[in-house]
Amino acid sequence: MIFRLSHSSGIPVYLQLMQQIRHGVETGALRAGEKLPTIRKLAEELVVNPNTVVRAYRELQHEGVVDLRQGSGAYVGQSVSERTRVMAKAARLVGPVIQRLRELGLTEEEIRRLIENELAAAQRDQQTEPA
Amino acid sequence: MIFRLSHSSGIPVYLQLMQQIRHGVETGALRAGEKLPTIRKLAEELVVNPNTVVRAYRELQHEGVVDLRQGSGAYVGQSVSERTRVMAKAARLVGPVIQRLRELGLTEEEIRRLIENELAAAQRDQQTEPA
DNA sequence: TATATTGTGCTAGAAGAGTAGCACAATTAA
DNA sequence: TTAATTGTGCTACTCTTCTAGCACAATATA
Repeated sequence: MIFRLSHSSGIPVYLQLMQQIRHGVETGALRAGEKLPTIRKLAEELVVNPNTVVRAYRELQHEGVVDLRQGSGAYVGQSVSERTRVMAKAARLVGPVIQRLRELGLTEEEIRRLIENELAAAQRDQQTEPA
Repeated sequence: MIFRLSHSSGIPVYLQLMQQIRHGVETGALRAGEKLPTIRKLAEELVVNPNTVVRAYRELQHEGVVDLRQGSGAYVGQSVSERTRVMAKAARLVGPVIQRLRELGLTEEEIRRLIENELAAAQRDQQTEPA
């Protein structure tokens, strides 16, 4: 897997790393148990401080996406394989809707807001109308 | 319109204000031309610095959602009425999908990432395969 | 016109996020 | 066992973001 950092986007490096690894996992490009680059190796390759890579790996570890083994290295978590299938299904569900929203003239920001509103609304429904 | 601030959410006050005003506009609760609270009035009501309200109003002005008139006050922009209809339609489109995603077991964060991935993918398609 | 009310603009301080630096501990492999 | 490699943990610096403070300019209204 190849990592590409945008230094001008303003998005923190550790977040960019997390996104790319998660995306790799959710598309199947990274498979469960597969070895990830060493913290120092990746830091050297991307010309950032090892701690920046650590932060990305660590947070992904908390999500169960990455498995860190001291003295050994970083690996893709075992629990991701079924998640990959679910996410692929979800992507097929969402893709056309996004395209339709674009056709309606919504900008990316408007789409994001719309999602946030719907997420909040759904949560309200869950709280006020428990099945 | 009533504004509610969460001081513990960590979300900046000016962003919370922007979200609520936009949401009001997109749901039709705030109509084009309607007068919004004065900067100082709203600041006093929410117990924040007027500049915090200014920031929210100003950014919304740049988006065309708010119309600021010196010496007069703040008003809902004229361009929002047609937007409201489009957004309502979009919401009807998105709502069921969000619910389906939740049924699939996706968390809010996973849904947000999925959207981001699809937005990025759609953008790539637009660039590489222009109609 | 006069006065109050409104938005405008600039400066600064406080807090938080992000990254870097460096030493330590566990594992691996020879 | 020993040396190299790996993740771990702590501290500190820097930069950005967010909010506050205060004076100014334009408008409304009597």
